[in-house]
Amino acid sequence: MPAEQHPGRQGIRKIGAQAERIDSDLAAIRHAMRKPAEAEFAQAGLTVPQTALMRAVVLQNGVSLKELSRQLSLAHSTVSGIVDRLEGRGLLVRHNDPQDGRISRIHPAPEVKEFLRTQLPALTQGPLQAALKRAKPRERNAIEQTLRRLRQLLEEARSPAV
Amino acid sequence: MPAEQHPGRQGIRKIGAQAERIDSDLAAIRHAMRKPAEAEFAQAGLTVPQTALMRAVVLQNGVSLKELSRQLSLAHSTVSGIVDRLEGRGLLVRHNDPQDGRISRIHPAPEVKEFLRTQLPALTQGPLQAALKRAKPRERNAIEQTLRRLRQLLEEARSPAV
DNA sequence: ATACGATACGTCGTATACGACACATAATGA
DNA sequence: TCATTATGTGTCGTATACGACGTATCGTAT
Repeated sequence: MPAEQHPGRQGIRKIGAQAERIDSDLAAIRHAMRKPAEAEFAQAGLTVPQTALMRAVVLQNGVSLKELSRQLSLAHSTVSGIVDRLEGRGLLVRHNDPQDGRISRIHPAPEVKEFLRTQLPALTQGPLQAALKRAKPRERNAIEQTLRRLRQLLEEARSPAV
Repeated sequence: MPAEQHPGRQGIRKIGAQAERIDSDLAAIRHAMRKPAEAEFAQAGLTVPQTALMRAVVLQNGVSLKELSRQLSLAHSTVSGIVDRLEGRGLLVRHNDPQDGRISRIHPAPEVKEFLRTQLPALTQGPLQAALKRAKPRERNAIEQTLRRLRQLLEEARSPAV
């Protein structure tokens, strides 16, 4: 039997307790980031996911649903629903791709386009960015590195080195 | 127009870009943690939030809704809905507190109680714990420290020393 | 004792969020 | 050519998730 995994002699129990604490922190982080922090675009009546989606659409005119789904790490059906509501409000439009009939390309509505392009720098991340400003540069980098690593660890699960 | 020859100090723009990357990572982490990773209790038909709630209820028999809401970092209405469904399945029961009529104390259903108490160690966090096992102890600690710090930074915003 | 604010919970409407399924279109192979 | 497979969306059912509102109960001041 080869050498065991990384946990080594630090037992599973300890990792379990640590996982609970981390899970709790992640939940709190999610919760805190849900509110647009009274940001300027909350006044426009947009939720956080709607804002993120609008942002992506404005930056990448004519992006496909699949691509949006990938970028936002959301299921395509979820993105489809968000697009539905924004389209219903007249903030977005769907166009069929002339080359590939399967794809529906998503564009900002003409009126909104100009407005958003000028406003974009202002309506950034909100609570997260505010939090980062409170941190020291060293801390900011630690946060970014660590989250990337955790993401990597979680996504490694998919392909367990078959 | 002399573009940015010398960025000078690290301005808001840089933090904004960093915030975007972190936001993207957080979304991916959330996404990856949503799936119980084909864990043992997925077979029981429980979602991740339901599992977390059951876990809390089993460990703290007769916990109140408010307390659950606090521990899970969820709105009380959300917790109420989850309890509704679990109660509908016969996994939980609500009892009125005899001391304080406002409080409804939540207990595991008698049959489930015994079963879960023995199974609890096995059905832990799932994807998160699996990911942590893949990390070195040093990395695990870094993740915990960093997430706690980010949570703290985010929660500092709420109460400006009222 | 009674009024009144605070607290705990339930309910409602809406917006995510997912997987499963259906369908149209594209790409491939026989 | 034409069947088969793969891909991109849309839709449906269900489960979160929240804020707003209503209601019952508790604590407290009058």
